[in-house]
Amino acid sequence: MEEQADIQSSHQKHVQALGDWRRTHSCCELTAKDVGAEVCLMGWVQFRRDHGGLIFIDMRDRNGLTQVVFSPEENPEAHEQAHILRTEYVLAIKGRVRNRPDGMLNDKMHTGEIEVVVSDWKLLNTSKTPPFHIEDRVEASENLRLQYRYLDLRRSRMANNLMLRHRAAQATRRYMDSLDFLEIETPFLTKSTPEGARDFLVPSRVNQGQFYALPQSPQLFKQMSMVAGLDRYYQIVRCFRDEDLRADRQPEFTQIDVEMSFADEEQIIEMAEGLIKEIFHETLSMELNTPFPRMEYDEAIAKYGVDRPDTRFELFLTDVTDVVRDSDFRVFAKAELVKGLRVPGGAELTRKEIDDYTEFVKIYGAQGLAWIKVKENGDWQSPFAKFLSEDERKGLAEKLGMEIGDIVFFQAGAADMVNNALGYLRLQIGERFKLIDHDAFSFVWVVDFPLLEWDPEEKRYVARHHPFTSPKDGHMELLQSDPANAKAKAYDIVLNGIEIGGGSIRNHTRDVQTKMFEVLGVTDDVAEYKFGFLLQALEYGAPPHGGIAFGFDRLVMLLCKVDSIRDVIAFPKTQKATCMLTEAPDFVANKQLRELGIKVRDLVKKKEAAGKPAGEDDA
RNA sequence: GGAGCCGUAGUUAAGCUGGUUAUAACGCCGGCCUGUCACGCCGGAGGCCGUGGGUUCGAGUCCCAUCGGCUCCGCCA
Repeated sequence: MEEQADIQSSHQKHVQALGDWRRTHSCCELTAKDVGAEVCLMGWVQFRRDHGGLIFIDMRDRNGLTQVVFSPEENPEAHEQAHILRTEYVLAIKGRVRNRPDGMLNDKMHTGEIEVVVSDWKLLNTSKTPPFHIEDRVEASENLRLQYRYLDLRRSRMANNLMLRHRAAQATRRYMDSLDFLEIETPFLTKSTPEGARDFLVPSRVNQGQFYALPQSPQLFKQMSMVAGLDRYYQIVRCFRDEDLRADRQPEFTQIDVEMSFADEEQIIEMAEGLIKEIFHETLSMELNTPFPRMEYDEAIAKYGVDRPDTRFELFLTDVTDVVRDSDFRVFAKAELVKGLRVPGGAELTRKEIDDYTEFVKIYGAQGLAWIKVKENGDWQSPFAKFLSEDERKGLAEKLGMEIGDIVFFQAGAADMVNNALGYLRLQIGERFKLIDHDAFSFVWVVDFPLLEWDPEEKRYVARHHPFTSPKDGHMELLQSDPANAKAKAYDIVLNGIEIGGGSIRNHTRDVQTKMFEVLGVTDDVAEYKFGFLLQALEYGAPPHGGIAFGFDRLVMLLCKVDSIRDVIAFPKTQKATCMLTEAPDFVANKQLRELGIKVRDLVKKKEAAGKPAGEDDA
């Protein structure tokens, strides 16, 4: 290591200023038509192939690679100097574009027909040997990648992801502008309305003891923009939620947030489809067919078990509760819901695989996993079928359409658990039997969501979407008589089983909004305290309005065909919500806390435990 | 709050039922090389086996704790 540091620092003295040198091309654009041109390139050393006599350097910038050649015949001094070049050194070269010799073309490279023979060059900076190779095929641990994110982002895969993300954002702006939407910025320092996710709080220095909240979404502001008559609003905006992280969830994430006045669900869905079409055209040169199919929420739950169905493959859940209602098999008979998942050809699954699936469904609260295999001779193999009557067997076979070579998995119990467990098992089976086309983009709108959801902890109904969502026409009355069956003017757009957006038509009259709060058990006082500003706005001629928000990170993740939104976010957080580059969050000096009127218990001890220097003012 | 997987040269990994000096590839350093393209050939350096404790004559390996990364449940639209 010391040797390496020495060699790098000894090379440092060769570093030159940029001077009046200017780039003429990126490292990915020269082709045969440029032969003969005098060019100036700048970039990093990707590979060095030093033959002693000839030196080949692949120069890299964010766009790609160009081979440059240092030859003693072209400029002996420049060639001699070039022996110092190492991986990730930064250089500028001037030279002439020429064809590569016959048989020396590299068809793996975009610039593989040509090379640049160097007449003059400058070392712009040296580099330590990077902790991992800046190359797509070298898989560094994510730990290390996040620690050296600035190196990770040099890799073409990551640079390409971010460039695609940029193009998706630009396509969005162009499209929204073409439809007369205004890009309006809403505040980041706003009021905490603890409904839904946990807020990030920001202490106020000017108003000690009081806190701003970072917005979970600009929901209230975009609605008030509609009251303001701004008519059509959009924003590509950061949102914040202080909840635990997942591969597709970061504490700060980006939404394409849209709201429009005088519009119903159809207009918003049409606008949204146009946007998605435009983004796919711009980023993947793909022409999508619209309109996208729609599915009622109830159907999604019935057939897929989840409200974000992966419609890339056909494999459905079947409700068999009625068939086994009076069965001697108690587990089935007493269950709220019994469902089967028939897997054609599934009888080939081994005992080990079935055991693994049994473990898998336990994650979702299942006690076990019942199954029936249909053998070659038509007999059933099953640990539990002996408890079933002849009628029940016949009923199951018929309802599920069981055929030779199938396996059927069953789940019985509370409805949510059954749907969840079999819904996720369905995805596992889809992978196992290669039913999923990983190149497909399968969209579906899930519509007619329930307006409310029973919260067993709070023992009251809560808004499924948010409390400003409008009931479907004619469902207003159900709020009192049958709240569980009231449907909302809400819609989610699902792509390959991932929710990429959702929205609703809002309540635009004070009357309806008030009734909504009544059903939710929100008293007038509380409603006034939390949302008074919105309720008041509704009293001043609010137009009918609604909107939608897309999870931009998730959308780009799917466009890039990666499994984590961290791969499409330049500087993401770890699962513990820390930044490995800057080591945020971190302790702050007591002086800062005093200014805010905040005291943290055992601050000095905590700092010491974390190995942080206690500040001078901590004594 | 909970479950699981992972942590060994710079990197990616191997290291079996505990047993001499911890392997390999790539990278790095030195030398040679005028058509390579992940150049090649010869030589070399490089390790607190995440950290702390325990069991043992003996621990990379077994046990406990702890830190960090990832996946998931809860949570979150």
